[in-house]
Amino acid sequence: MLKKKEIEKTLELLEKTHPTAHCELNFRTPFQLLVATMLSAQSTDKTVNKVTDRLFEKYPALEDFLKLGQEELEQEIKEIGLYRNKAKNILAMCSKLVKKFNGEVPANMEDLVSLPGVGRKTANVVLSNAFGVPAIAVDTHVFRVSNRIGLAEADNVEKTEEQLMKNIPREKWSKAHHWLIWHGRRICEARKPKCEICPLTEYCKYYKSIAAKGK
DNA sequence: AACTCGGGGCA
DNA sequence: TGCCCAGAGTT
Repeated sequence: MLKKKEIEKTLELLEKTHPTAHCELNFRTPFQLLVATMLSAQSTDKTVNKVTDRLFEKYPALEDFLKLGQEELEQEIKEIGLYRNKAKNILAMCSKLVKKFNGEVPANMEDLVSLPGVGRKTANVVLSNAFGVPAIAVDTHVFRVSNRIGLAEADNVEKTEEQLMKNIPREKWSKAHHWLIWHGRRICEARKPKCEICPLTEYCKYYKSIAAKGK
């Protein structure tokens, strides 16, 4: 794990590298972001946006989703993989929003993860991007990148989230979350990381391990 | 901890 | 054509 000074420098470099990093899902309300994030699991935001642009045009809000049947929603989101599970979870989530939360998307972790199909990752995305609550959603990119570059040193998502919150100043959580995702998608890719254009190699253990192997 | 869901984008 | 994708629930 990086030392305090190295962490500060790393965060600076990440910001400089991805100054415009932001949530790339299209949404207008917390409810829409919740649905879009649920759809984004194991899928690409490009595909999700194509579907949600059309979906939210026809069904913009919770009350509209309540009229949707399982098969009907499945057809609407069929271009996205895992569509049966997702349709089922979204409808169950909508039902619970009405029954338990007065039709409003809750703005806290505990209530969000009580919703069907909503885990910590999805909850953090909604808290951060829809409610302005400082949060770090540890998805595959955040996990991979933060552990590679030494912002975390953990073998699971929970520890990674814990360490990131400790290592990153609270006011930077939401931005850092997007820096790490953008870095993971554009430079620190899973299979073929572009270390030759990465500005973080100075402290990066992963880079050093690759360099040591001569590749 | 391993398994399942899954069509579309992209090399 | 084959591999991978802003995860979560179940076993």
